[in-house]
Amino acid sequence: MTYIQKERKWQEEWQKAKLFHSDPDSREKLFITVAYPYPSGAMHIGHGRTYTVPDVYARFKRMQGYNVLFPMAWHVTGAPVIGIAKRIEKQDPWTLEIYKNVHKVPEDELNKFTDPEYIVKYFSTEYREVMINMGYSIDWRREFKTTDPHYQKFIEWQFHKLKDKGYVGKGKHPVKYCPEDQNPVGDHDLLEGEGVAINELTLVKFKMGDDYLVAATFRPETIYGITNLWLNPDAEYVRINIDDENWIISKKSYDNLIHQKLHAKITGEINPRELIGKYIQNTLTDAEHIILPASFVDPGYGTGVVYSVPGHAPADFIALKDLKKNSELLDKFQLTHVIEKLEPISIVQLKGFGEFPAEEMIEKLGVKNQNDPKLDEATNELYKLEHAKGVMKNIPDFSGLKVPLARDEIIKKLLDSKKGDVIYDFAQRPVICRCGTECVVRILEDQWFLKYSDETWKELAMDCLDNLSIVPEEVRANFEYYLDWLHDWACTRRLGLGTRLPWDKQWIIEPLSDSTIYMAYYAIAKYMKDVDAKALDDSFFDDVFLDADKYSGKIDPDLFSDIKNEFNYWYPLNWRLSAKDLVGNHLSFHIFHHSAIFPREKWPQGIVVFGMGLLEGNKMSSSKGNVILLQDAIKKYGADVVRLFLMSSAEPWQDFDWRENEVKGTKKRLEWFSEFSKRIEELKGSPLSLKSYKPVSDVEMPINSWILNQVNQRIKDATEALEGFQTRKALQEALFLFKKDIDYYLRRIGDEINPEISNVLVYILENWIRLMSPFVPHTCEEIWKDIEGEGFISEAEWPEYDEKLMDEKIRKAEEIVQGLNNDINEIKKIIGSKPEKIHIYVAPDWKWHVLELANESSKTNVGQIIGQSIKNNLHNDKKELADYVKKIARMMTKMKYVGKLDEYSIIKDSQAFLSKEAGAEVIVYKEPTYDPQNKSGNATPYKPAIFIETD
RNA sequence: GCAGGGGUGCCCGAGCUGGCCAAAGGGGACAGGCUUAGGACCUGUUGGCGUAGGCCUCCGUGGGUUCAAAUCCCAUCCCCUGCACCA
Repeated sequence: MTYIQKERKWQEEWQKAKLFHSDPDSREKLFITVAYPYPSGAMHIGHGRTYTVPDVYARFKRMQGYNVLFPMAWHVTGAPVIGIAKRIEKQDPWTLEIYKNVHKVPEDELNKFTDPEYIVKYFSTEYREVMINMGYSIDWRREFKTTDPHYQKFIEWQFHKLKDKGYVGKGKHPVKYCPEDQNPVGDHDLLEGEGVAINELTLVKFKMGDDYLVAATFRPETIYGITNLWLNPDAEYVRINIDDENWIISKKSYDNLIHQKLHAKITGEINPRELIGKYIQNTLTDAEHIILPASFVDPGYGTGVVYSVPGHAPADFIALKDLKKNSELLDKFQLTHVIEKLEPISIVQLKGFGEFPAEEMIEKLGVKNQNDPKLDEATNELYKLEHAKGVMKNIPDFSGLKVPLARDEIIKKLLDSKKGDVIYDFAQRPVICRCGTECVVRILEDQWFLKYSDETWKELAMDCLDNLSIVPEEVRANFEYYLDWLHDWACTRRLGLGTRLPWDKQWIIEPLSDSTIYMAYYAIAKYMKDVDAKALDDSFFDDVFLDADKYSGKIDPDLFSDIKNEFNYWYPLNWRLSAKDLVGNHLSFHIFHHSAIFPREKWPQGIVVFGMGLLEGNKMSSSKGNVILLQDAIKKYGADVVRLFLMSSAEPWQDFDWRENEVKGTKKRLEWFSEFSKRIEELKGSPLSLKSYKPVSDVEMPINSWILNQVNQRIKDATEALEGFQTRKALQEALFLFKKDIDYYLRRIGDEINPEISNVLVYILENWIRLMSPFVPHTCEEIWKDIEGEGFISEAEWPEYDEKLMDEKIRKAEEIVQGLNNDINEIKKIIGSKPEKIHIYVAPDWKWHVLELANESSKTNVGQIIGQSIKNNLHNDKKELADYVKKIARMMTKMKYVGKLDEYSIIKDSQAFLSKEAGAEVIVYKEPTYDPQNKSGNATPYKPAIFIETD
């Protein structure tokens, strides 16, 4: 059988035995969930890590005796698959390429992908298959998808609850929008302009006859410093009608504005050249300002109309300067006389600058003219400075106010008096949709919000966070930051799969908002196939989840009470696992919604955050084709190798890097492990069976004591690591270091085999399989069966370390042997000739006594130790004593004193080993009866002296 | 910009409640053993020097605290991630 077939066999065995069906019983429960996947593509090794971590933890806890629930479902809510289906229908080459070659969808299946429902069905089926092939211990009876009618009832209930508590509100909201698709777009829908922010601009209306010339600005407070208006004489302008007013703006800006002012209509064209030289009236000051030409005005940004504040805006200053020099243009528009009178007006006091900061900024950066690229830098710099430190001056109501404050006041004044308005625009252009269309900012009216800004709600969420375990603890600060920062979240969409907002059916609840407390739904999901969705009214959920508002529907009372008990058994959720980029939304929402809906004792108890996946050092990304599909990895290496690699190469919250070479190394390591039992059989010369094995308590041989010490230490450390989700550390202990110990042990016992050793070997194997079982369950089942273990290893007990088998002295004793071995090696290398005999001298008793003395005194005081040694008559040769004390004074800080050891016996016992390693006869002396080069004096406790005799 | 995390030997990475740290483990490279050979496996080496187990240098950079610093403090440079309506 190939390894794949073996793995399949065990997966089937587990299923047959219903090993992972978890139902309430008398054991302590453990409920762990991981973010359910959005099945819009194939599962790659990055997903593999995400789902393997909870599986390993679930298996570990199961072996510890917990009743563990690890469920799975499909998050099919949302718009992306709709976009995908459309693009497939349009035969978009990029999309087809990705789905054919990255997600490896067969041609005949791909044809059906014009139906979004089919896409999620296809991939969720595939996901389930891959998850089973990975050996995940999921209770599949609880599987559901978020568009199931039962789940939708649950979501409706949830939103009713939130609305009742006043946490749902209504308002307007600007979004990135694709006019072609007629739908809001997220960053992942963009070809260009990812991460571009939406800025709010203030519109200021300047009266000119029956029309308004409408300028857009980030800095409405500078309205008092206006000297003129700018139009681009080479751009097209139009007159539009909007709410009984006539506005003049650029034609290009109208295309954007129409998405925010839905009733605006073009009523005529305007030639900007005809406006130049005319006057408008300042909205707030009633002053008259002339309209002037400027090439820097971008007709596509804002409204294409700009008011000029040369005192505080570098662009305006330099444009005015340019114009004054441009006699040709001035003649053309007959402006020569008026322009001479235009001088900047100072209205913001800025520390470190004089009257006109704009002028200084231009000089500082050496901006040459209005088309100089450095102009942007000057503008941004001054904008930031004046915003942060500027104070208004020389103007009526606002002098002395800080700039941001004045800005808010002036915006309010403009809006209240209808002399201004608000418009949104992108911070950068262009923003282009995947369909190729340039996006705009659109205002969504009647948008529903979840009011995360609500103070009471925030406090509840913070409270919930305070009582939450977070792995790793460092991201707690992140959570605090996000919970505080989150404001109102638009929770409904026009488009996409999902649940309709129960009280306003034109809206669909947005995917991040319908996936916040669904973990509770797992508890009841397994009953839903016997229940008509229509029977699930709000009273049902109120009764099941909140023990309130008694259920009045048609479900059989016994069944109902089972459902309710089941929920109360599993909840609260012990662990929630999710990727780290979801800290700011999904995981925070998870906290918010639980704290809003459930009583305190049902609040979540722990969160684990994942890192990202790299592929040979590069970021993994399906859309860039830089992924390895999980099913391909399984085919190539087997599920256990994939699991083992994913769990051992990085801790869950760190980024892991899939490197083919290291994966191969992992494979070899696993093979070594799975063949270990055969090696033991060979050593023993008889088949292994756990049935004939006697538990180890006392052993005679020191090396056996040592390996028992090591095994128990590894068990202890691996267990502690797993408790904290440190899969990498756990595997360092349970696999790599464990193997190192075994390698050494086997070398150390040489060819010797006796009943004690063979029993110890079985002990090692038995514990090792148990430790490795959560990580490589298939391999372990296979070995477990071979050695006649009872039942499944997946159900076997997790090993517990035995304090009695652990002893520092045992370890130290072996360290002496290892140290000798290393030192002999090193000396051999230095002297460069073959040793004949190796003489080893142990430290005399008096050295132990002095060391003990030194160890007892808190600080290493050389003089004091010598004095005490003399006083206690420890040694007669004072010079030797003093030298020795100086030596150990240095040593003391570098070693741990564990008490006196019988070095002679220790070395005697390892004599054969040392001799074999060194390739020379080894002689141990209690007393230096033969010591031609006086090496014995070098002996210190834990470090016997060596004399190598050559020739 | 704001917030969070990080810079360790050829590479990845542990260590970072100060002292068994020239620094775990893996990968790679080199040497030896085994083998007909290769592979696999095992052992050793992989900062420098050294004919005796030692010494010197070293954990982004500069300074400081301390008997003692990769580990603590200050400054500085660089890198990564998130900042929303999207799963």
